[in-house]
Amino acid sequence: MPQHKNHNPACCCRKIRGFGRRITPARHAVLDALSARGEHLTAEEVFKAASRHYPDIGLATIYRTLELFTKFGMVNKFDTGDDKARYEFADGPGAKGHHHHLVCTSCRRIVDYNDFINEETELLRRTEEGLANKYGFKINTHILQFYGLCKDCAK
Amino acid sequence: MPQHKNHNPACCCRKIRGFGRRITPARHAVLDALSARGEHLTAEEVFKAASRHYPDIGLATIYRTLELFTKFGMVNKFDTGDDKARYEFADGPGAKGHHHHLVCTSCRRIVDYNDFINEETELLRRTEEGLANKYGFKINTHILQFYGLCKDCAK
DNA sequence: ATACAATTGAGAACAATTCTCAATTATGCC
DNA sequence: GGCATAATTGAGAATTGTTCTCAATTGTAT
Ligand SMILES: [Zn+2]
Ligand SMILES: [Zn+2]
Ligand SMILES: [Zn+2]
Ligand SMILES: [Zn+2]
Repeated sequence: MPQHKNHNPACCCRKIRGFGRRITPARHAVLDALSARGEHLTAEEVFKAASRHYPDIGLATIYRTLELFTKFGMVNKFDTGDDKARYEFADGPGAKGHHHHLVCTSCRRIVDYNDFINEETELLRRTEEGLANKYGFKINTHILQFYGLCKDCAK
Repeated sequence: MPQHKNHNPACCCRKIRGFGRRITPARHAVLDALSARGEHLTAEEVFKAASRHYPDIGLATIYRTLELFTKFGMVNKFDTGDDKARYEFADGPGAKGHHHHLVCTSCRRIVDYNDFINEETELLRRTEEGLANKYGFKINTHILQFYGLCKDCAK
């Protein structure tokens, strides 16, 4: 039976149900793992975290669940240049709202920043509009990331 | 012996030599493949293109060479959400200069755009500066991409 | 409680990329 | 031009992250 550890069960469950899907312990475990720390976890890391509370969970289920939640907009999937996908909680209480990332290419530390976000958002909105018109695209998302070395890694 | 097909051999060769590396037919073939079309090729596509002029080339060499050129800043490596890396000629005659991408998530068409680039560049520069100060990062690059559906794929 | 479809875990399969290693080759020096 | 030497290569094996397959289990509507 579900444990409702860290995420808001009412909200998440309602959403899952809303898409005609079932509530299962595996899905709770994944939501808990992601919402617990608000970090940017790889599938493997979600697997380890979820296994702690629900030892029978399988890695394939982790991937399937993350894919499902991403499709529902409950989770953001992104990439930071190594070749593992990362996931973060995107929606509901505990989520961080739209933001961009600052990534250390050495230790893979990821900083969520909100500085300049208003200015950025405004420019991106205008750019999006202009590109949509000029190139006939229906634009859905964007990704903006800065790469560099964090203080520790810069020596 | 090198064929100097499409890229500027003087420029590229000087650069490779400058890093203490050797000029080889395989490296020429990769440069030719990339500079020929100015497109955003996967390793497999570079392999096919390079094989046409130099049939003995191996896929491992393609990967090694692309990695090397990326390290030298002669090539940009990036990702568009499927899980193949893409490469484009970044430097020397025929290169396109710094730009951002508009990506169709259905057919993977990639548009290089330069519209708004000045405004973008200016904001990104300021953001970079602010982030570097606030979070103690030494920032090297950024990536900005818009994702959506191109005219054809939007039906 | 029952029936049915959705979901699951385990492991096999897959695809992109990297590694290993012996054979080849570009380069600097004579 | 040859020679020596270390860099580079091709082929295939190995690795890694992710997806697929399938029989067994489980959530949900009735
Ligand atoms: Zn770091
Ligand atoms: Zn984040
Ligand atoms: Zn398209
Ligand atoms: Zn481009």
